Amino acid sequence: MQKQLSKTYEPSEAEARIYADWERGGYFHAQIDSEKQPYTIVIPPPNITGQLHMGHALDNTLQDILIRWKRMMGYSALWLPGTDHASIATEAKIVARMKEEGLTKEDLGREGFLKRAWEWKEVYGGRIIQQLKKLGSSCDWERERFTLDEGCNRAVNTVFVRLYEKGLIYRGERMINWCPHCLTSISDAEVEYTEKEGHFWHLRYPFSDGSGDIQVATTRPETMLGDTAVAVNPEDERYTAFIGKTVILPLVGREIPIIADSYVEKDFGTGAVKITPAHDPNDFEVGIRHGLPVINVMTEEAVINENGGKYAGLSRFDARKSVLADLDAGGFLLKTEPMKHNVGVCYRCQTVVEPLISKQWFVKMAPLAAPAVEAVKKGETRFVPERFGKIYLHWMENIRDWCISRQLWWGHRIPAYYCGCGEVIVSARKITGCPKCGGKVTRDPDTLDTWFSSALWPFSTLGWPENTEDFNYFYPTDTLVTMYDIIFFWVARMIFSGLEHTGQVPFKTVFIHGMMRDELGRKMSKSLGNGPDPLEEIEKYGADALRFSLVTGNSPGNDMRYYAEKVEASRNFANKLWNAARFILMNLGENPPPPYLPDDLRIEDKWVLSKFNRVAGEINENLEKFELGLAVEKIHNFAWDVFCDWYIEVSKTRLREDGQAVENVAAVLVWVMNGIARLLHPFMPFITEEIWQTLPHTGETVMLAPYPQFDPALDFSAAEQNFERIMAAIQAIRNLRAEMKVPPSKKAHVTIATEFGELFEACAPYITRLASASGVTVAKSFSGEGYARAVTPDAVAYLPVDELCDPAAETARLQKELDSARAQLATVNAKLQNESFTQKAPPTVVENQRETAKRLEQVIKKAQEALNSLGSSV
RNA sequence: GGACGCAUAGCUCAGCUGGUUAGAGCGCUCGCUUCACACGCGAGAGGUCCACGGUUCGAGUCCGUGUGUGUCCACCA
Repeated sequence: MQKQLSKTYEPSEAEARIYADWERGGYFHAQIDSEKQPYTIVIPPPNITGQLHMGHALDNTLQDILIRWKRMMGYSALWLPGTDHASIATEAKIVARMKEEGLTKEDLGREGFLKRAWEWKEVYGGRIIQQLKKLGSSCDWERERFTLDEGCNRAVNTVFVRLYEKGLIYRGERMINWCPHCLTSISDAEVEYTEKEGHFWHLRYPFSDGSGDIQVATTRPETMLGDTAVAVNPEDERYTAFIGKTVILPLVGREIPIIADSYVEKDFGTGAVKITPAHDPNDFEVGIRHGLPVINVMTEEAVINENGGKYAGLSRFDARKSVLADLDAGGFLLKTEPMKHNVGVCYRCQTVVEPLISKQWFVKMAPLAAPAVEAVKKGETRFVPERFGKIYLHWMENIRDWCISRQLWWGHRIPAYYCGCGEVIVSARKITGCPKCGGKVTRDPDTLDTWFSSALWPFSTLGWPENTEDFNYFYPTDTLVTMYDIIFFWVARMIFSGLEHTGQVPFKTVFIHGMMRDELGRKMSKSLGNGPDPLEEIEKYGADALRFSLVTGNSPGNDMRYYAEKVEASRNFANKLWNAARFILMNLGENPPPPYLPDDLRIEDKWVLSKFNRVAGEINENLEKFELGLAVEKIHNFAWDVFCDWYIEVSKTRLREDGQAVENVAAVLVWVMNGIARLLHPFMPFITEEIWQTLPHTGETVMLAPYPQFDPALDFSAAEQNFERIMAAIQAIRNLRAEMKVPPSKKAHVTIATEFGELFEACAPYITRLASASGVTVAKSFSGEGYARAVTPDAVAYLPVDELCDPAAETARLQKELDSARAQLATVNAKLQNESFTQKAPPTVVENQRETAKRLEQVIKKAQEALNSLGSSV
């Protein structure tokens, strides 16, 4: 049965249908198969609150390309999907929604709130999954997971208990980063530093004995309410006499000491620093070293508390103004200078974080980081591009303990219980009574950092801590595909977690891509509204076009701009393929042609097969090296420039011949088109399936068809070279005609003088067709009087000159060609005459240059002859 | 204060371990209803590969310095 294809490809109609067929066929499902090698990718789980954006589109396109390629290579390829509960982000959204209804978390209580959160998950968790499907993602949906599901919870509890028992998780009172908006602690990694215009205020603290004062400088004057010392550098001669003295803290009246600590830099500010142990990480350390009192002057909302005296109740920023005004009034403010300084903000809500002392749970990092450093140094896990490995190592080598407890409800609850007797019980199973005294225990109200559960994602999703078949077969995973912004948050933590809990790295390669930016190079953001919606683009151009445009020109680790024009170009390419397939289909008889007969292959058949073969080999190499941008460019060039522009054009002549010639050319057309469909399938999954299904094929789906590989039997370099002689002649004739402004409708009889008589004779019909000739005569030589000449290294084509051709222009044209060839030859000869070149350069390179020289000499000879005969004829 | 990326055609970008006449897409110019495709066909124009120095027979590619630009890390109050 022959199927007729419409003139333009309609992706919106085809994609949904094809995706449904794939799902129905179960092709996404990876089977455990001891005959096959596994290839595993776990998805970076998108947030349940999220909507698909261009960054997701890129990330998932890259993953899908790799997984589809490996699947076609015969691997048991598993792409394991899922979503992330994203504790802070999700909780914040739910709280905001509740606020619109006039509700607070406390109104609902923990149970009620969690019920709402799970409802939210049900509504929105599925949304992004549907969007991933629109992109064509071939995830194994039967294995879909959620970071807060039961299995992940089991893994989290197991890990927590295990680390606790090893002493790698501890609870303690430390200075942590606190977000006064999210009302939770956050880790160091979750603080972003932004440079802000601030001030440097110089203050005067009078000595208690009235003998003068000492000047300090600060960017946060409101914290002076909690000052418990002034520190100077012990080496600083200006101040050595004052060490041990005390000052009276202005506005507060507290007597505080002047201490010496080498942390203070002599040359910065005034050389004397006010010390607020409760509100600055450095001051905290200084406080410990000197046994200073810690006076917390702020609430969790960053409002001055009762320790702040008259300023109690003011926000930290209002308190700053008020304190400054009072200091100024009291003559304590000496100088105000503008200063740029780094301010830490919460990565979720951009609120300025407040360093606070608080009792939290921590992961002790040093013992976990050491093997994670080693693994990357030894190359057990490799970063692509490599430079990100250095960034990872630098971070890992300087890591500090990880604050993992969060004062949130949406997340994995910390499996720790406290008894009135002072006993702390950490248990994966719920407990009710204290094992020591039998008293009632209360569970820690806090939850864990979202990234604590994502850190386990590569193995928790495969069934760990159970010793499952999936885990044994698919772990460690192969490739992790993600953007550079979450190397610390996620990648690093997966690596040390994998090593600690499974004894193996969680993945062999980390493939890092850049950020999608808008057409002006700006970051895409919701507030700017500059991020095109991938779903709209898919609707408009098709998922294939979007995917293709996202990998074209993409190089690992580099950012990329989004251009609708680029997607349009990709859409045009898809349409080009569509029409190539249409052309083939229109020319097939009732029955599919039998495979081509190798002995009957003509030169152009060998040419196209050889080209295809080489490109297939190269593309596999590129994919192996994660050079997806290069791979996609090669397929594009082959399909368009080689196959469509030349082979199909040549085939048109042959399809009008009889018998075996037709069958064979049809067979080659089908073979190559089928090959293109397979080669391109990972990049453009939908249209390639549609084309593959329409043309003769074996198998159910192109998804499971073998990926083209280099085949030595298809390497016809001699034929390639010969057909290129023909192509060169055709191009030269076209060029000549264009310069003479001859319209294509005006055919001319072409005479070709060449040494390759047999070759040109055989290809004469193609030359006739592709060079707009009325006919072709091949000769050993030709006098050429009154003719224009198209010169190639192997032939001179003569076109009859009529009134359209200006002999003077023709002379100039030939002269130009001659000059250019001579100039090139001069540089090549210079190289060849250079002895150090011929001696030191690799033989192949020298040989190359020799051939180039030969070719150029030919051109010069031919052009010279042509010029001479033209001269004689004018 | 460290570390890193980028600087190549009008625009956006490729260019792997040094050797091609430096490429692509878009844009531009000229010509074309050539029986798959105007989402097309054919022919073109357009580049001191940021600057300077070095290594080499040979550098867009490697090294150094500088300029511009971007990012990450870092406790200078």
